[in-house]
Amino acid sequence: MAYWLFKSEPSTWSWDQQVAKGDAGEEWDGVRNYQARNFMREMQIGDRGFFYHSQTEKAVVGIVEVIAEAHPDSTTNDDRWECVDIKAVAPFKTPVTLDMVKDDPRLGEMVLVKNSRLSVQPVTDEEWKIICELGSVTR
DNA sequence: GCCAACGTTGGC
DNA sequence: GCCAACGTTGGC
Repeated sequence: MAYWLFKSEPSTWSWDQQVAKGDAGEEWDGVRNYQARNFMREMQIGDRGFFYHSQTEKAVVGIVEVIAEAHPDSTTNDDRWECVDIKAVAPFKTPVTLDMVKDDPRLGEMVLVKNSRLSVQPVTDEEWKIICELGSVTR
């Protein structure tokens, strides 16, 4: 199983909205970046991801699961763009802020730190474990 | 609100 | 195929 990170501005699509969708989940649409799209194409059902709030909050706030593999993005007719569906699995007891990530030398290589603009990112097993510990969530 | 970083576009 | 110009993102 692979791990990922999904980034969203809470004013556009927030963790609370994701939770409200329940097990039905929702498309992770609107991605218009090839790198991000390519990562979504690699995703498989059952993969897990962090849900990250950018801008105001700058913190990982929850865990999501991939429930549908890449398919055309329904928000555009441009067939270059695809997206997966995800559902909320568990919230973080303690949101893991960007500052916390930056302060932990073990997380210095995270894409979140190295390429903060990429909206869908891979996360290593080790990074996953550390951030879950920081956020007091069991995997 | 500003600005740096980065991706995309389009002219050549 | 290169590169300058432009737009967008996200941290501060």
